Amino acid sequence: MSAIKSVAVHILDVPYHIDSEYTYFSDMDIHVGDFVLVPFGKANKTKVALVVGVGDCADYSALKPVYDKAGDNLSLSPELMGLCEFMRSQTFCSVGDAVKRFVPPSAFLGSEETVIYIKDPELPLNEKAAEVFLYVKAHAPIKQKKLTDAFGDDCRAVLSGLISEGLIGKDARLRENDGAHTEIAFAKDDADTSQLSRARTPATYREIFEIVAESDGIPVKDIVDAGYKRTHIKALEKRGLIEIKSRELIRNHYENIAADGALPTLSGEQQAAFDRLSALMLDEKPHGALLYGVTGSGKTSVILSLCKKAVENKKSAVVLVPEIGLTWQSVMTFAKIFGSRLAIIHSALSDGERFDAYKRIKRGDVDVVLGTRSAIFCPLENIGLIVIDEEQEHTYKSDTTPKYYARDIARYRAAHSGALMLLASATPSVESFFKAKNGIYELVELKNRYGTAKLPEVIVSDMREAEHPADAGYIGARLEHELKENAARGEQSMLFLNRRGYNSYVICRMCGSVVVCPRCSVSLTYHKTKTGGALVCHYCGHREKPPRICPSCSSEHLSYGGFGTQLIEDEIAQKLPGARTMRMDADSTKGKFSQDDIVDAFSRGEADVLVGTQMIAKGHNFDNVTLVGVLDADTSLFMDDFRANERTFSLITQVIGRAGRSKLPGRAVIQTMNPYNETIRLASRQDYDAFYGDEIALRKSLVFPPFCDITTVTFSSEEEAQARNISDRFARSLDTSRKSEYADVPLQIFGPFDMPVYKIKNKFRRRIVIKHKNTARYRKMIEKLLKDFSNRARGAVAISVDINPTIT
DNA sequence: AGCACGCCGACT
DNA sequence: GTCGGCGTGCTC
Repeated sequence: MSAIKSVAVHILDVPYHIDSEYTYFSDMDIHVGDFVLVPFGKANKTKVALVVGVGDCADYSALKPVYDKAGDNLSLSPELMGLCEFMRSQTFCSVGDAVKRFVPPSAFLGSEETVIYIKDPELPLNEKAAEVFLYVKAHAPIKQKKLTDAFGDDCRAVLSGLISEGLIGKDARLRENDGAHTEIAFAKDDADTSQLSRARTPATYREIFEIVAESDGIPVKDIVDAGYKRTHIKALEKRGLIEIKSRELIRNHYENIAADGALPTLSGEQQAAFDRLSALMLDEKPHGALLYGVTGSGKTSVILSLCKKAVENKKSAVVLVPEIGLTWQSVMTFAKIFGSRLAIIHSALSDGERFDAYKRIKRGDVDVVLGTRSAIFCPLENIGLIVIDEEQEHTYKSDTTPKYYARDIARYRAAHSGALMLLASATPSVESFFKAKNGIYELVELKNRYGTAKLPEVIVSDMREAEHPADAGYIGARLEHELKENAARGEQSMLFLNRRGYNSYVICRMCGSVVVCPRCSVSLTYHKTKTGGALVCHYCGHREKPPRICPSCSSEHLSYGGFGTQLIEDEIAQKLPGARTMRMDADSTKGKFSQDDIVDAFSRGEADVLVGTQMIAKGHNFDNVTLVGVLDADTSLFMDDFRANERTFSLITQVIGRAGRSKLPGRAVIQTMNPYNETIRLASRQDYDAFYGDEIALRKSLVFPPFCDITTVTFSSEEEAQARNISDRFARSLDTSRKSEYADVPLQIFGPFDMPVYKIKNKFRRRIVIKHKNTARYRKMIEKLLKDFSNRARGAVAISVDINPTIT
């Protein structure tokens, strides 16, 4: 038996304030980064834990033992261990929450608890206890479930009695997932085929054997699918003609795609960008770069070429795209070049598919990973390039715990592998462009649209009352005119409106009250449905029948106001009779691939006008679209958020970029109530540099990121008084800290105040906002307060801390 | 989170 | 007199 060691672990699946190092003992061969199974708490519940330290141990009498150790193939590399700690300290999550990003959930199938014999009793036991004890002694180690089967559930008390007397003990084995398997049939080399020609042998036997013999191993399922009976196949195995082996099944939807696609030819400008980035990528030192290129300048071609270059130099690459950008088109572009050495990771993968991708990457069968935010955690080794496409998109920030920023994780991993982190965008975030301007990122520009495509002509259409009477609908005269021209020419149009549904609210003309959600403090949206219509809450999903009378004053005078994508569909039908319309929003794309279906149908020309939300603005290229309309450019402009301008600019730019992707010239009509607004004017001219100049000056004078960091501390509870109480006390404690122990940490506290949407799903929400510098000292202070309060709040109030949230 | 210990109201 | 309410504290 090898020496006893002490093993320091973090238990997974424990709440934040409980998460600290716990020490166990073991004689197994255990290393940092391994997963182990340990007993935890008064009830010694079996838990999975991550090993963070191993040391000598003189006295282990006060420690509990490690039950079991997971296979080495699951262990975390030193890089990922470091990343784990990085995430814990940056996002205030438990180690377990961080670990769950690295290891797919299906890797651990839970544990199997057993009872073991330790020693005989010195004093006689009572009848029942003696019976159970002798049974355990005879069968040890025995599964706990078998004991309860034999003696009934009430033997648990007897068991825990025997355990506390030290006569028997608990143990557990970790059940690991070895993945899906499939049966493959092989013909035996020494098969005695004469059996098959014997009398009364079914013809199907000969046929099955033929199929198997001709194949180089064929899945049993395929033979069954071809119409043969499973029992017949088994019979052949019994007779020693064929052999059935279980083989690991790894699903890879792209393995049969020939990796014979040619890399796109680069223009002079693209080639120059590629050369600079490639040099940064291959010099073995970490770098950050910003590829800033107007829409249609061919950023993807440069990215593809860089990935290829990385692979040629025995390095791997990760390419992150926003959820909405991971389309069939983009996947195929990569698959045609990297074939079976490509892995795709996104949120719609099943647990099994996710696990398969994980295993392929871990085994080194993958060179390039293309995926959404979570793909940044893939166990890829020797990373040379990490690309974040459409870098400014807020989907790169996780909105659930751990609230990590993919860009920060990318920076950490790039630093560890000496890789290049490449941010790409036509409208970079102000923070990233600031870093590029200040030499923290290498700035690489693409100034020209690729090929013959030109930026569209942009028309700002004034929608104020004087220009456009309210009863004339939501599509203005100018846009209507352009739509008609386009229809006459047989060219396609796209209308963008970031609001789904038909009407955005129902108001009572007598008392002025708006119909609100019973569980949230927001108005309900009217949706047209096959069954007549429904009022829907966009926050919690609540649905109800539209009321006949006002819920608060019972008057019958209800009006429907505000417009969404559904209403626009109707308005097009009215203004352009005969035009074929399609709608793409969260409601029309509920099915798994319906987004791709709509995109395909529209590219085939099955509609003249596509109306949609965000999702039509991003990624998709439609060659025949020559007109885009932005129906309400103002919505995103007046949100209570310092990034409102930035988001408006980016959105308008992206929408405009959809027009005129090919030889035909494009036009864009932007409808607004604020035609002289600076952001709208600059966006319509596609002048990012001027916009950035204005915005950075504003941020500097008002002290907003990148000139400071912002933390939000959010409190939510079904008990309104509790949310108030805890948030007030937190603010007071924070104030005390910064005046005493943490007097060296400069910060400014705002609030607590009720959140703009005060109630969601019956939970009342309060918030504190802190302006500060994101230092280790600052985070230490917040961590301490958070541990203290999450212990005190006891789950009655959920507290969530977010440093630099994307939406404030 | 879960479970144990501990101190006050309505039951055999 | 006890059974059980959930307030408070701990988890190697």
